[in-house]
Amino acid sequence: MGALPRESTVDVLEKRLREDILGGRRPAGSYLPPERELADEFGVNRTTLKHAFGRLVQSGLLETKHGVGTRVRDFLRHGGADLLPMLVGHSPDWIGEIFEVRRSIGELIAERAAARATPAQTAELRRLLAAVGEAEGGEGAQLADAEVHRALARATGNRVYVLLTNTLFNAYLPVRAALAGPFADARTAHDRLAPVVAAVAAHDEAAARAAAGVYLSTTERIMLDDLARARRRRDGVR
Amino acid sequence: MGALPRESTVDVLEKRLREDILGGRRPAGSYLPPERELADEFGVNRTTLKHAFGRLVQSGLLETKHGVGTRVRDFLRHGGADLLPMLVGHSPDWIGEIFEVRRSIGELIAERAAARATPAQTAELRRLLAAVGEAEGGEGAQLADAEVHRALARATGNRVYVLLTNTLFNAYLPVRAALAGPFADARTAHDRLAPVVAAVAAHDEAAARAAAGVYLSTTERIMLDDLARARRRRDGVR
DNA sequence: GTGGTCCAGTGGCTCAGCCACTCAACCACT
DNA sequence: AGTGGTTGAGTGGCTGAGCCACTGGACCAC
Repeated sequence: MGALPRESTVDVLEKRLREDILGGRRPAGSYLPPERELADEFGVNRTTLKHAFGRLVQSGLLETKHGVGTRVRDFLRHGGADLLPMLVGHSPDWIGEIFEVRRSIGELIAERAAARATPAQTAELRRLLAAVGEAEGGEGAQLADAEVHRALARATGNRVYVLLTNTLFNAYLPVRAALAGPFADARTAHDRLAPVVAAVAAHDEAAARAAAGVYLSTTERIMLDDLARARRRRDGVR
Repeated sequence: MGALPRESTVDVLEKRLREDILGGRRPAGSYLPPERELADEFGVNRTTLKHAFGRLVQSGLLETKHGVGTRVRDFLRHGGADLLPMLVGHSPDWIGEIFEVRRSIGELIAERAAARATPAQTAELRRLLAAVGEAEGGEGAQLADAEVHRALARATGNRVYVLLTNTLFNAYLPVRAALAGPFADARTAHDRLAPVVAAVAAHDEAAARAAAGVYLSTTERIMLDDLARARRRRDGVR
């Protein structure tokens, strides 16, 4: 894989500010100190701080007004789904809620894909499914699995589902390694996913929805168990 | 309302670059000119350009690598649902696809809300619904309507639905004024939405899903008609 | 070939400073 | 008193110049 990107100053700064906000140490509605002052506190240049501010503004966590100041926003009120990755990293409560939505939307996507997939798309689905079974190692199977889900989203013919799928995948990113359980054995992963692809290829909407439901709840259970185990282990060490 | 925010240099720059990318003038995979050069082209400072870059990177439209350059990414591959507002502004095709997803997810939310809403939440829903009927003017009814949908999302007990609702609302923002049709008469808007709230309050999941489906497809039809009419009018003038 | 070194080109970050905007206090006039 | 204009301190927006850190290809010594 390679290409591990170092963390830049702005990355660190952004993370720090974000933690302060999500952790409630900078309550919604309150004003941050002036940029000059805050930059001094963090020991960075004002320009650098502004780059971090820019990102948080775009995320919907901050709001700056020229001549007035920078205020913390209520992210549950204004924030979009792109906040999920940082929320997952900040508090584990979110992952369960994401799973529930993933399941509902996954069923929806499978149903729509069954209704509308073109022959070329079903062929691609079969090809990508086969790649899951032949993947090397758990990480390979996990990535191959993700490709199948992307293709399913494309097969709905609705690009919004593609973007939603991206958003949900991004949400898993911070904990991806901990969620590799369902993909430990490539063959098993393949067999679990196969019914979904088969039902979509057969244009059987109800079966596709049902198969997706089974697939998602099965993998979900394994992942949540893994997370719970990891948490127990970590707490035991403490 | 007030508070019209002027467009800053960075805003303009971001918009310009985004249009170039979404319009295909900067194809995915291609490298942008070096920052120093591009800043000269636009007649802005390199720091300012970097602020615009920062936003586009966060959106998933660009990717910068230290020592190498800045490359355009394939947003359908990497972009999240937060791209929707800019996509709607760029091409009208998206709005139909968004409507379809809004309808499916809206049904889902109504069903879940019916299953899980607390007494306090149903009371709030009734209060917000009443506010729709009493709103002044189309814009007021539209905003009040949005508040009901936010409350429905909260009533699912799953905060991811809240964020998804925000994302979809944000997607409408660029064309909000053109979609005020269903809310021209506050009383009608109220009566159309009432069955959804009633079914949720009665904890009748199936009825809530059905009522939401009716509500969403009705308002959707009105909005799409309005858009088509506006387009015809505009094209007629041309 | 193989490995190491160098260097031009790129983005990351800093610095000092001016500009533009907001708001509240104040003042002048009615 | 009330109204409306002015001012100034404080804030974020933006600039220009410059150094640092990283990458990758060209080149060289072996």
